[in-house]
Amino acid sequence: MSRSLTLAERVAEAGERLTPIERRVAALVLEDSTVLAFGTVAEVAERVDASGPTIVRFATKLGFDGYSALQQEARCSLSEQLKRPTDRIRRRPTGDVWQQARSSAIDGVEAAFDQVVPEDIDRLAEPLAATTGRIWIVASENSAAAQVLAGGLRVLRPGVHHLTGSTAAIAADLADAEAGDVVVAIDFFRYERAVVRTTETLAGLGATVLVITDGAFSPLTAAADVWCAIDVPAIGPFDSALPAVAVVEALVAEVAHRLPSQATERIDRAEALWSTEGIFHDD
Amino acid sequence: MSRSLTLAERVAEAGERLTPIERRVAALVLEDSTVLAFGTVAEVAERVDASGPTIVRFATKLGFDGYSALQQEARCSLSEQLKRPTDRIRRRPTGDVWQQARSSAIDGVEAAFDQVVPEDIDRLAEPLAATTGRIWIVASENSAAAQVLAGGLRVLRPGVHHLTGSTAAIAADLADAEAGDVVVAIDFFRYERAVVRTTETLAGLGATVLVITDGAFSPLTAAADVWCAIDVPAIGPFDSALPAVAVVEALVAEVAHRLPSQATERIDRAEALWSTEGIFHDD
DNA sequence: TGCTTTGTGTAATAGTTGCTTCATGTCTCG
DNA sequence: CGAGACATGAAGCAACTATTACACAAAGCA
Repeated sequence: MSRSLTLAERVAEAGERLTPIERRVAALVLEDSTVLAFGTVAEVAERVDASGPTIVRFATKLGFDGYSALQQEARCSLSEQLKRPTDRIRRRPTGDVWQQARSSAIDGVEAAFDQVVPEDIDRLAEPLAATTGRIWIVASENSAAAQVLAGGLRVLRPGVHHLTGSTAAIAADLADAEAGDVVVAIDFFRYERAVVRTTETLAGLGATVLVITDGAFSPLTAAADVWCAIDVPAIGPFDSALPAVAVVEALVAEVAHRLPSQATERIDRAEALWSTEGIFHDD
Repeated sequence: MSRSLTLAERVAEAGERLTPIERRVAALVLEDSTVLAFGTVAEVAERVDASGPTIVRFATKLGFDGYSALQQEARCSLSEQLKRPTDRIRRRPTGDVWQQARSSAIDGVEAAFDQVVPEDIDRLAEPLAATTGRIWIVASENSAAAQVLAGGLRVLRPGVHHLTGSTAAIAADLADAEAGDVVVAIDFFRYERAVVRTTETLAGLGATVLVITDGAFSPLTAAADVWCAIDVPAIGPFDSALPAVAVVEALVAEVAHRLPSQATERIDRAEALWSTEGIFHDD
């Protein structure tokens, strides 16, 4: 490899071999790179409540000759960082794709928060928090927003069904639907027939229909009790899921805000279950 | 006077009273402020071909107590210079749930695009575009980013496998894995054991491992050939998937950029299939 | 020429520096 | 319970630090 490793990479490489105190050192120097560039061994040691030798050992464990070598590396990378901002503008050709993706993403999210006003979120969140029936989430198969919504609501309350996969399976699920249920339909241009039909079916059963789509011409709005529209920008050749995910996350936060006790209780129980099941990497 | 003078101002103020050698010192430190921040008296002295005391006298003539005071001033101004572009990320959101969600979302996406530089995307996109083997996407069950990545890559090229669901099903899928394949692992704090294990297994089979996670301490980085870190902000009681989705969408765009002919061809064929199958709402 | 004044370097000093060695404590595993 | 591996801090050391005091040299002025 031509270029030398960055500090974060060296920390990652040392990985498991780092002791608890050394991890504190790593966390400190990754958060604030100036402490290494400017500080002495004694100063770093005091910041993490350790002794000098611990800092030196940390440096050698990262592959440096000693603290001095580590410090010089930190100073070099800091100098680089100072020079960067100017030539960051005129970058390599791939930077075009990158810059375009960056501005599309940020603009798209900002636009979404401009289009969907707090009143919209209120009207969407209210049925989701209040209903005692089931919640059906209808969207195209790989809708990231639907997944975020389903995952979030499932933690907050029971009875959340994410309709996905084959139409046959959807039909079977739908057998349980009844009036008083709430439907959240999420779909955008080239509206999928299955999403539209399922939403219409559930509307016909008397469910409250909430719709997140991309404009008044969407076939979903016809069946909607409450709907909101967000523009979908392109990132490269694809539609961006970002604005929809942003709105859905805000919606989930609002629903959680309306179900404070119930939500925290459920979260705690889920957390306890996950821990005993050993879901996570650290005990 | 509220703020202390900058170095240039102090040099100007000292003005005529500076001796010839001291002027050389002034010229050097104004041209490259890092020599003061990082260097010792002896180093600065050598750079201008003078002796130590001359440097110290220069510092006192500028109004400092000694070289140490001058150096601290240089370090402070350098720190300021470093913080400026990024400190807007750290501002604490205030206000209601909606405003908090809004600023968390936008700040999180911006921060993600600051943390993951174009070089990172290059290194991640290259194997995804170049490999002739399979692509395995490993993430927790409801990772929106993984879904976006899988959905995007599946359109661009064949052999994309999104590992999700029960561990038994994963194990069955893994039977096909071999050296030359590419793994993309996406997971964040409270790293799921299944994700870590699956990634390690695939790494052991000789696959190239790309990792998107939240820092050098992630257990995923140990097995990674290439990794990038993004911070995960909270939206309400949940972690936000937004930054990860943003990065993944940019990554997909970059891969598409590298596979122009192959990608458009596949997209056209898929489009034709969807139409004949009547997937979409309008004929 | 003498006598300051000014600019500079040399030498000495007290304090720090990073680093090594060694001893203490704290786990783990048989 | 005890043996070993391990993480950590205390003490000490050689090298270096900034700073000071002093010596020397050149220039200005009488």
